[in-house]
Amino acid sequence: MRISQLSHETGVAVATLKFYLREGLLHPGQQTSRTQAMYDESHAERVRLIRALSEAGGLSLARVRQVLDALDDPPTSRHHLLGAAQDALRPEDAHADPEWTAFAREFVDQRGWQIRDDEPLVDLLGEQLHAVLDAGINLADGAPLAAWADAAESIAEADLSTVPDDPAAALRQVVVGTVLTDPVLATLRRLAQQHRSATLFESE
Amino acid sequence: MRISQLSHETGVAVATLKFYLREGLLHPGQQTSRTQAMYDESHAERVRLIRALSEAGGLSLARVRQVLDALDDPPTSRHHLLGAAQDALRPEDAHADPEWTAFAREFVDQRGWQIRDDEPLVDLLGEQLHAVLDAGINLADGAPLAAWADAAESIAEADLSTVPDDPAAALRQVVVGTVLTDPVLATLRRLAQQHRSATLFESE
DNA sequence: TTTATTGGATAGTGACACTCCCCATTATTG
DNA sequence: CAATAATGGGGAGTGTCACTATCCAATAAA
Repeated sequence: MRISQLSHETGVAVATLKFYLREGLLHPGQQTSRTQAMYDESHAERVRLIRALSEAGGLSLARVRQVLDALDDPPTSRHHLLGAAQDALRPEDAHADPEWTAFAREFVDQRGWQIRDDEPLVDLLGEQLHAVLDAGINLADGAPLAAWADAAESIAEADLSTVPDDPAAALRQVVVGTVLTDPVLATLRRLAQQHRSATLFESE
Repeated sequence: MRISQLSHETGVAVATLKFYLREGLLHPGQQTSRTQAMYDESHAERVRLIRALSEAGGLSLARVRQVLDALDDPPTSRHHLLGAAQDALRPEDAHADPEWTAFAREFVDQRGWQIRDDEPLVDLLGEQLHAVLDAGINLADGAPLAAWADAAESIAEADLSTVPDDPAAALRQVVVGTVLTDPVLATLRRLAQQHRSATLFESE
């Protein structure tokens, strides 16, 4: 198909497709002459993926590029899956405060989670908990944190239980799934809050 | 304290504080003369809240303003808490597709969640699920969705179990807590995935 | 009295994700 | 075969966002 057709199929403006081509987010079509190229289903799929990651997943195009690159270079076994997946989504490490990193590390260890020593997600968790406490939210008794971690464990279990055998497909599912379903979880949380609140505070 | 002191206390540049004042995110200080005003702890707290919501919570300043306005006008009972809290965080409703809204509604109803008929979060959920399925993620057997909802319920329970009696404090905790802990949950999810993956795919 | 700081206002910055326009070349259509 | 349309390539422009810089006259502090 030609670019206008690709635009039609995906609902993305031709100018934007050209932009994606220029930026290397979309692989070039097959040239049929100096001013013409053909695109196929792989292009349409890629465009839909770009839009899903950036719109629904809220990723910047720079991050989308990272994810795409990672997906193009899948691991050889599912054992290396998470490494590859999380490389793709790795946070750019900010100014990690050692004190809070240590706090997060201790929590993770106490949970019995086997996490690499230099895992940047631990720094990130430290920063995030710092922000939460700084904003005056009480986590003192640790109960909510433990409840969240329990919930995270069951979610992770569900995430991994349906992973396909093929490493490339597995990678795609984990990466894209995680990005796109984080917002779903946030929404479910709010809905569940509403439901609980209705029964809990009915009397007031 | 004067503005430079406020800047020092919060780590936010004077120019930025002036910007927040202009934008109405920060309430004016007490004028002591035509070119001087005094700020107090309430200003420092507000500034920290703005930074927490926008940096850690990823909210735009427009959204921060909404949240702040809502916090300044707390409900009278905890029964109206969630309404007020979620008004503050209400998504701007996009182009809701009725088909997907219905799908989301059906899921919510089947769960036995009591959610208002016109709740925009249901539209949002529909859109998000649409995006997930469009991206080729398989939810067909419904298992992951059910697992997420279970997790969301326990999280919501933890969220609401520690809510203070005072409506203003309760509102603050629910709103700020939700905004700031969504990213924490996402991080915990990734860490839990890593832990699970280590044991699950060890042999490969 | 000199120097620094303040509130107030206007304008400028850099990142981001497009969007517009131009051109010389093909393709397509009548 | 001629007129019209579409294409690839590329530069420049747009609008939004969250600041940041600069200027000013008016205090405040040393």
